Amino acid sequence: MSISDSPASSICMFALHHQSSLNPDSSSMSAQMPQMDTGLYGQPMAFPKTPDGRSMEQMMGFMPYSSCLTPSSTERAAQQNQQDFSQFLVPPPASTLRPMGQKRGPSKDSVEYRLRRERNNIAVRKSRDKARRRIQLTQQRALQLQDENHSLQLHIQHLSHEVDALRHYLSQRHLQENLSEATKK
Amino acid sequence: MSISDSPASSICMFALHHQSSLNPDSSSMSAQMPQMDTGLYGQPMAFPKTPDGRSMEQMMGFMPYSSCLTPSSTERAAQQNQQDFSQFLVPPPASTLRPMGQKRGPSKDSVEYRLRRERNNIAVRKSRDKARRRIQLTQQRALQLQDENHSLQLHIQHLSHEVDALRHYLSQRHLQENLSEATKK
DNA sequence: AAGCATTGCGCAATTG
DNA sequence: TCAATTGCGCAATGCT
Repeated sequence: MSISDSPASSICMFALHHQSSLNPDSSSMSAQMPQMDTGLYGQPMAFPKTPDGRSMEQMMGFMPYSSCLTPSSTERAAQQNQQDFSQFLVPPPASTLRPMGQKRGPSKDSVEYRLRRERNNIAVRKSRDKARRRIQLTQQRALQLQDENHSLQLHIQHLSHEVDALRHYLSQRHLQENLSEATKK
Repeated sequence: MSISDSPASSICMFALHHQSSLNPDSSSMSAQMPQMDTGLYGQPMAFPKTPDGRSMEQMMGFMPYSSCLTPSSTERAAQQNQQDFSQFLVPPPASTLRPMGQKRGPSKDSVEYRLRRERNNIAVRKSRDKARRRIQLTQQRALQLQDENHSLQLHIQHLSHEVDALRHYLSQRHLQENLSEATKK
C-alpha cells in the first residue's frame, strides 16, 4: 500500500511547490482550505472534490494517459494501460494497491472503459457542434433583429410624418371653414 | 535499460485495435489515409498534423500525462515524469531519440514547463469566461431587440390606424363639401 | 441502472 | 516571447 516513495516523492515535492491546482467545480465551495488566492483566474484550488469511490480509485490508480497529443495512436495506447504504467510510476513499493492484474467490477481499465470514453468523446463533439451552431444562430438572429428594428423605425418615422401632414391639412380646412362661415353670416 | 518488453506490448496491441483517434483539426485535410468513417462525430482520424519540430518531439517523447484527474496532485506528478514514461512506451527501439536523461534546450520537462502550462491555464480560464460573457450578452441583446421589435410593431399598428382614421375623416369631409356645393348650385 | 448530453478543466497547437 | 484562442479528450454531473 505504499505509494509513498520514489517518483512519488518528486511528485509530492512538486505538488508542494506547485500548489496542486484542481478542478473543484469552481462554483461550489470555495473557502475550505487556507490558500493564497491568485486573484481572478488564479489556480482553481486543490482537493478531492468527489467523495465517491470511483474518484478515489482514479486518484490511487494514477492512470497516466496522455490525452492531447496530436499523434494519438500513442495516446490511445497509453490510456489503455493505466495500471501497468502505475507499476512504473510507483516504483519500489511494487507490493500493493490494486494488484494490477485485477480489474475490479465495473471498469476503468480496458475495453469497456475505452468504449465508454469513445462514446462520450463522440457525444462531446456532437454537443459542442450543437452549441456552436446555437451561438451562431443567436448572433445571426441578433443581427437580423437589429436590421428589422431599423426598418421598423423608418416605417414609424414615415407614418409619423404622414399623420402630421394629415393633421396639418385638417387644421387648415377647419380654419377655412370657420372663415367662410363667419363671412357668410 | 531495455524498454522493450512488458507494458509496452499491450499498448501497441491496443493501438492497433483501437485505430488511434487523433485530433487533425477536423477542418483541414480529411482524406489522407484510408480509414472507415464512423459518420459525423466518428473518431477524428489519426496522423501527425503538425510538421514542426516540437510536435514530432512530443510524438516521440510520448509524454503520458494524466491531466484531468480531479485529485490533481497526482496529475501534476505524472506530467513531471514524461520522459521516464516514454522509456516504457517506446518499447524495442530503445536505442535512440532523446537519451532520456537529457532535457534538451528549452523545456517540456519541469519547472519551466509547468510555469508555461499554468500561465496558459489561467489564460484559458480567462478567455473562456470572456467567451461566456460575450455569448450571454449576445443572447440578452437578442431578447432585448425582440422586445423592442414588438413594441415598435405595436407603435406602427397604432400609427397606421391613426392614418386610416384621418384619411377616412377627410374623405367624409370631401363628400359633404361636394354635396353642399352641388346643392348650393 | 444505463446512456447520451452538458460542462469545467487542462493540454497543445495556433494565432496575433 | 507570450497572452489569447481553439479543438480535443477526460471526468463529473445532469437528464432521462
